Amino acid sequence: MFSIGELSRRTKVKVPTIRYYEEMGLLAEAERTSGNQRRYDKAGLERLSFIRHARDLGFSIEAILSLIELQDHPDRSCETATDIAVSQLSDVREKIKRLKLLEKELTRISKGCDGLGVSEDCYVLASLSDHEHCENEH
Amino acid sequence: MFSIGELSRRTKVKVPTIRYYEEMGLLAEAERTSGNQRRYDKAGLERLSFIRHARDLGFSIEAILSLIELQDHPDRSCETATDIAVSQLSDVREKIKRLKLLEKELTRISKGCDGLGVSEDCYVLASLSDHEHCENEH
DNA sequence: TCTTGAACCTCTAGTCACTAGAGATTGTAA
DNA sequence: TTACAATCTCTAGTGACTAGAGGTTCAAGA
Repeated sequence: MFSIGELSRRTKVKVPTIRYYEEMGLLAEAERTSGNQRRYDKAGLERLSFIRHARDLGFSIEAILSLIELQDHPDRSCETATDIAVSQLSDVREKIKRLKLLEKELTRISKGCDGLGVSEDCYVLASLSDHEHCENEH
Repeated sequence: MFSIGELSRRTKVKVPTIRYYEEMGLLAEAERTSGNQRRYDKAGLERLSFIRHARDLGFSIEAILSLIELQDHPDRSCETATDIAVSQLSDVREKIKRLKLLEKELTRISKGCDGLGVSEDCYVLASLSDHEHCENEH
């Protein structure tokens, strides 16, 4: 059994975040010492690692709650879990697509001023004022 | 002169968001009718278009505030504006990089279950539990 | 001119996933 | 025993809005 600080060190999840996860129902309520401090075991560590990994992958708290429920009731869990992962994947792909368009335009905008002496009118500001300049939708 | 609703229609920025931008100092306080309703002109429309475009490109409210200040004091504005745009660009590139790693792993995870009859242990859940499976850092 | 109802006003509170701080208590090593 | 780091709970703040309550104003049709 170890303290919340130790759990934090082992999982790289900050102490207040652990308490927050408990409050949100992602972590079961921890056992307590006689002095009311939380104590964790291997199971707690594993669950928190799971949560952290899922958060790193961009799953929302809500999605993780669903995944945890599936873990606890493993009948037919795989399909639903895959659905959640696939939907997360399409979110990520959507974001990448959008960011690439932004990258393109920001590159264009940033290059406008560079090296040239022309700074009477700022190209960056002009570009931002006028969406018509853009080469693609965003 | 037109109303906040009309401004909203023309810029595709929602009415409460326009009021929020005013409160944040992005938009100058609008003129008012005798009945206290906001009225806008072409200048207001242009500034809001600028803000919307910048927000679409992922600039923070704070960054936009800086850009607006530059617009209002155009001496040497171009360098600073370019700096802001370049920094925004590198943010975007960072995000793309990260998301691509996530895409890779989510693809791997999502494929695990597909088509196979093996659903005793869910591959999605197992993958999320164990970071060691991952092929790259994220 | 009057009436109706859509649009407007301000204010407060909620969203997500934490993060920060205050003030009090507990655990542990010297 | 003592010192002090770590823990506890609670409230409030972050960014960029969004939602809702409850009240007022505008403008078009009768």
